[in-house]
Amino acid sequence: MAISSASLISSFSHAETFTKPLKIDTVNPNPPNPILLISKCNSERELMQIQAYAIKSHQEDVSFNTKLINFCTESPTESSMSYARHLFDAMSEPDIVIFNSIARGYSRSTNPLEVFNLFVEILEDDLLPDNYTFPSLLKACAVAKALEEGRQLHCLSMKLGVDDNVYVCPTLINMYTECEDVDAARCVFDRIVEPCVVCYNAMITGYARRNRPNEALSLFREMQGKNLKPNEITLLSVLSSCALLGSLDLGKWIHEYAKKHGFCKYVKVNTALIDMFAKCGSLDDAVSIFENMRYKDTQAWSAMIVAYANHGQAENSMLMFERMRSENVQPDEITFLGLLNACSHTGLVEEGREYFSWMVHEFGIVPSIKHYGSMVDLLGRAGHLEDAYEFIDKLPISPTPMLWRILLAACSSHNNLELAEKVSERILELDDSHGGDYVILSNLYARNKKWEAVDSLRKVMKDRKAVKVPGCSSIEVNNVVHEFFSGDGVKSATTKLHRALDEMVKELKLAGYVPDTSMVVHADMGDQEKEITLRYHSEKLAIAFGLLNTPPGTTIRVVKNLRVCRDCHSAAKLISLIFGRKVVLRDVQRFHHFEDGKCSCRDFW
DNA sequence: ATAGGGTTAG
Repeated sequence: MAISSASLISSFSHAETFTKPLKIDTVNPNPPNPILLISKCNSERELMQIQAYAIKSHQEDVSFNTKLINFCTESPTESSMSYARHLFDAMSEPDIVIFNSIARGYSRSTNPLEVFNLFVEILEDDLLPDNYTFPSLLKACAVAKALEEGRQLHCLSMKLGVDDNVYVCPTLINMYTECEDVDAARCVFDRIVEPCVVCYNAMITGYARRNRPNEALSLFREMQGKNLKPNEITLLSVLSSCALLGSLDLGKWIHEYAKKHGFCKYVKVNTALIDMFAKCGSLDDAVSIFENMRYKDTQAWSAMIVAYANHGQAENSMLMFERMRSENVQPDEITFLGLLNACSHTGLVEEGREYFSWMVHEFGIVPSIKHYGSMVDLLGRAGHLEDAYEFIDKLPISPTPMLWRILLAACSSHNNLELAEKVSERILELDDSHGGDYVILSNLYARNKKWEAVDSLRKVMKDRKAVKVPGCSSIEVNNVVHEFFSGDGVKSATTKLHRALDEMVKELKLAGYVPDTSMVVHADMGDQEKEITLRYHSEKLAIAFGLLNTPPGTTIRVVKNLRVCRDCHSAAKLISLIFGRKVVLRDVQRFHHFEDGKCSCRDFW
């Protein structure tokens, strides 16, 4: 069928911006085949020329259009997809194979959900979806986090009996986990009679990405029990689970496994190893993996930059960036996120500003909300609180509660109650369900002895049913990860661990430790009570557990789910001195290395 | 034509 050139041009939104014409040798006695020309095509304008040429030379037919559609959907842009769609609409007898090609394009485009308009049309035309239709559509739901559409597709796939197909099954699992319904994903997984490696991988990855590393690891063990061979993709997710848990022993074991089974040739596996070692507190191992890589891509460099940033070694992050540039590896948005974090963790305000401007102007990277967040942190933490406030106010996007939250944390560490109140108002306008916000403000009131304000804020918090995530610290001893929650044992401290903790605090006090009870919020508590609350903070419990259960001299590695508390930070410094132990504490945003009474963060955090 | 490393929020 013929397509008018007017409709062709209008299908490309930027058609007029292409100027360089393609040379097609039409005088040749054997004119080139339009299908072969497509593969040499570099721009949309050239594509249009080829199309016009095909029409003119009467060589356009169904197979030509199919090729053209496949070409358009290969690396989808808004206009190439709209052109593909146009070609599809013009077909007198479109089949499901061509639809699948378009659906695949949509699933990788910026507006994946648009595929559903076309999907509804083909269903009305009684075109039957097949095994290959569902993965694309489900992928679109996963990208767009469209759980409802995903569920409907799941039902439809069951009706058509393709839900247990090897291609459909993993994408169903992936769709549910990406849409944050991990339990639905698990239901799909559990219904599979004999799950293959890909299904295991989909489920393990889902758990890892949704921050459920224990379940990911338990599936990994189950898989090995069944004699299913993990592949490099399994290892990526398992390593990322080790990183989440801070489980260095298991991570080392996986490293050995990878070496033994030849998985270390994969760049991605090495990058995951760097990330795992860094997040488990062993920066040296991360560096050694990195330096032994023959080929390092953007992600590998970024992983190392982020690793140094999280360990408070901004100089090394910046050095890595220089090396990366000298080896002509292109940085991306995460590389810069790492650099900005490196600067904010060490108070390098000017350097941070420079990287930000460099990123935008030299590399054309559009700042994301995370870059803005890092800038707010950079300014706020360095004490430029008003600048940070102004920075948020002037953003081209409307600020999220998270941006204000970062500033609130900075107000808290600089004890600026006035601005903290102003910022809290901005947060609560947007989201009043986040318990942590009330706690920070109320701690500030407590520090400034405004007890009525503490009480009334606590009451508001209770009325709104805002819940604070409890502090939790974990430590791995002999391959077992032990978790401690803040306040464990406050009411009845009877175990060996609590006695050890009491002993520990006694020795700390002899060395000059004074419990900092100023931020313990309960106004009605006596000093003694406040001190006990503080003593049973999760990080102290975990460290005491480490002292008790590991040989003298061993490094104690603790992972905390929130930011480390001020009192625990000063206690940890003394512990490293008195007990002659290195303590590596990973908190929600960075590492603290305690040694000989000092911390690697130089008390800037 | 299925699963995918570095970010994920103070």
